[in-house]
Amino acid sequence: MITVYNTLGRTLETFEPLQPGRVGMYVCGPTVQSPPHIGHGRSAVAFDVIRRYLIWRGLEVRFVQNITDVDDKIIARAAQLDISTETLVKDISERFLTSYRQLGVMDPDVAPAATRHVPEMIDLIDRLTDQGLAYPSGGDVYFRVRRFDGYGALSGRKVDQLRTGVRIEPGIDKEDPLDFALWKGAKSGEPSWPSPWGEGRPGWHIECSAMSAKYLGLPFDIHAGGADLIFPHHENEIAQSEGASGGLFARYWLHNGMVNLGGEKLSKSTGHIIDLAEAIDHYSGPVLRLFFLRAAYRSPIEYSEAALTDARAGLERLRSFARRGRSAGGPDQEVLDRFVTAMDDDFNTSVGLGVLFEAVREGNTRLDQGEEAGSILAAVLEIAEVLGIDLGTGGLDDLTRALLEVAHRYGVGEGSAEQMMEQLLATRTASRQARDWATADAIRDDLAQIDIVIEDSADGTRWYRR
RNA sequence: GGCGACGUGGCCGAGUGGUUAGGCGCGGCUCUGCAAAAGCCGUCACACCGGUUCGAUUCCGGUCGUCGCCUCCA
Repeated sequence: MITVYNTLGRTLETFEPLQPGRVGMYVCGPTVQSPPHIGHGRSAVAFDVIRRYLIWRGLEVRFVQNITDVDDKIIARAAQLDISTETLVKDISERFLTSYRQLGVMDPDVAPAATRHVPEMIDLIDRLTDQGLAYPSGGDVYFRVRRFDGYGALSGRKVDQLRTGVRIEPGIDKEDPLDFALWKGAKSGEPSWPSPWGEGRPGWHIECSAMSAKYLGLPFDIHAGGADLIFPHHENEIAQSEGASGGLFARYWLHNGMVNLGGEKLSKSTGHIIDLAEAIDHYSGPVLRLFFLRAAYRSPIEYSEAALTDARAGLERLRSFARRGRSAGGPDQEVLDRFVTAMDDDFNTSVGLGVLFEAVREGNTRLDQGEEAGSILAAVLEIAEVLGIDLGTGGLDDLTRALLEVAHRYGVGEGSAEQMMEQLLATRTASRQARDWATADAIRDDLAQIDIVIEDSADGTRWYRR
């Protein structure tokens, strides 16, 4: 039995998909205005793990993540760079995709872009105006917040206690400062689409309402995103979708915790960010992923050098065990059961990792005692797969030239990287048997120079890339 | 000002009314040509003050502190 913490109601609930065996999942994707930061990475990993886990538990998951490719900031940034919004959007979208893949995040089943769903949004806005829940005003269209009864249910806010003053944009003709834009009339030079209200572009929230309904139907099971989206974004989505349909929008609302830096939330607008691509370059995708997974997805986490170094050491421990033996037979069921218990509890990856590390210790102990650990290893590999943690350490192909140089030093002929590696290890073993420690250590040191680590053990010499 | 989350051992980070989370680090030991890896032992904590209870880190109240949202934001 899987339980999830539902922001709507703020309780732990049993997870039961609307249609048995099938899950519809919508995750709010990025506004592709500037390259991804660490926070985007965390959110992506959090929901990727949930998706993988649900699939592993036998559910068929349809995973939709939108791309917001039109908004004020995209327009402003493109102008600033003197490029078209299309060029900017394409460039940034690719960066997101690349970084996400490096983190081991599976591609969405559907990745709808807002600009390709304008007719659907216009249709939705139309229905809202028909019902009196929205009104046109000077080329814009606004949602009447006070007209929608359930407003505030998700975020726990009451309409009257919102800080209304801050929300008034000068020169905008709203009936009520709380009202938010569904459609914005175009200013000259901006990307725009024809509509019953004139040329313009959609407001931010409406795309999610339109696209989630299109690709998942209503209601759907899981709607997810960063905790900073709860208000107003998700609240507004609910108002739009439920206002138009009269029925339920999404059943379970999941929100990941923020990534902090120096005690403060990362934020685009303040420039207080850690670039995701840079962090991946510095630590690697799997290290970052493990860092994210160590904490429960709802807890805020603190990005720090120490925490990342810590995660790197932990990953090395997992990989080191994966290198030791061969998996054999089926995975150890008891280990898997404990993992399931951990993850069924609101996808508690922190405890799940605890199970994984305990299994590693058990496996290592068995191997140390000359016992079989194949089923433990199989379980470890399976869990790592579900968590999306890559335990492989990569091939040697890109090191062929460097290896050739080392090979020459010890009279090993040219060949493929693997062949040269094999020959070098054979040479070293011969040196060790001849008690020629100087040569043996020199080979090890030279390989270490090109980031290939040598470890001697009772059952032979292993190597891996650092 | 309103709403919400949280304060755990050297660090990160789960969790629980009475029993070992886990990882990293540090010290010691075993194994080992050395190194590494691995195993074992040690480092046994729950902001503060009250209350409930046979018993609270875990429940209730208060204090202090940190963070998030209320504005674009994963």
